Amino acid sequence: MNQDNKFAVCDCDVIHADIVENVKGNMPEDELLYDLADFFKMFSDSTRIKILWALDYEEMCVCDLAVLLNMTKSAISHQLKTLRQEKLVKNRRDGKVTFYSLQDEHVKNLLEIGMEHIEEK
Amino acid sequence: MNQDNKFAVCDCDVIHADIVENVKGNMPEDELLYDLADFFKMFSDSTRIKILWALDYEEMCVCDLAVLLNMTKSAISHQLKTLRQEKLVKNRRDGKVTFYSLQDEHVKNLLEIGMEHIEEK
DNA sequence: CAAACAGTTGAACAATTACTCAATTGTTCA
DNA sequence: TGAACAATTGAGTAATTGTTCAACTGTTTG
Repeated sequence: MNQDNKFAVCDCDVIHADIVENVKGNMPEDELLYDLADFFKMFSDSTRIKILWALDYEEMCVCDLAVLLNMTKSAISHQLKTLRQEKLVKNRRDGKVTFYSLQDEHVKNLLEIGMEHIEEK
Repeated sequence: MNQDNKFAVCDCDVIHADIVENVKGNMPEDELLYDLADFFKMFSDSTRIKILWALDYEEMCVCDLAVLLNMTKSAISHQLKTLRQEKLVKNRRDGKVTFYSLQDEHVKNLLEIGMEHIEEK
């Protein structure tokens, strides 16, 4: 174990080696944790939360969302792109208009858990 | 309604005014949505996710976390401070050592929902 | 075909953020 | 008391990110 920590960046001794080893064994792969962070990043901005909240209510086009949030179509479109990349929303085109809707059934659930935390604080 | 949108930043006409009005009526206060975003921000960084994951397993001190994540105590301490401010972790002091543990029972639940989304992608 | 409009895109900019580094606090213990 | 060490803190820095702006694509309709 000393060898494991030979090149450690950390500037301290191991205090509870047994605990550290146990947790290390159960920790998911780094790549998975990055993906998790990217997923939650989608909820870390109030604009995106508003978009998700709105789409949970009903499918909407970019113009509707721009009016609702009093923002430019461009700003909304950029956010929708990242939400699409994270597979949180999907779109369908009907003539000139592109309708966006939720692609993940967890969204409402997550927002509610978040709300609970806020209220308890 | 025209008056409401008189000073609108958005560069387009209202397409589905009825939907927009309905959603606008149901949308939570801005301040609440900012708080929600701040809450989810805690999960939007892989370092913080690792810390939360580890603490979900067992309470740990700053040194343990630094060794586990191969980071400096300082970096860990900074992150623990923000997690404390958002009431996601709490600490207790025992001599020289400060033990951190989860303060919110939703953490595991949230991480699991996140995992589900990743797997479905 | 051309005007009108929904939507997208990329570059630029300002704000935020995660980590480093050095200094400091607080506790133990010899 | 003073050395040792866990932990915190604030300033500084590099990287990331949300929005703006201007140009562009794609579809409809006169």
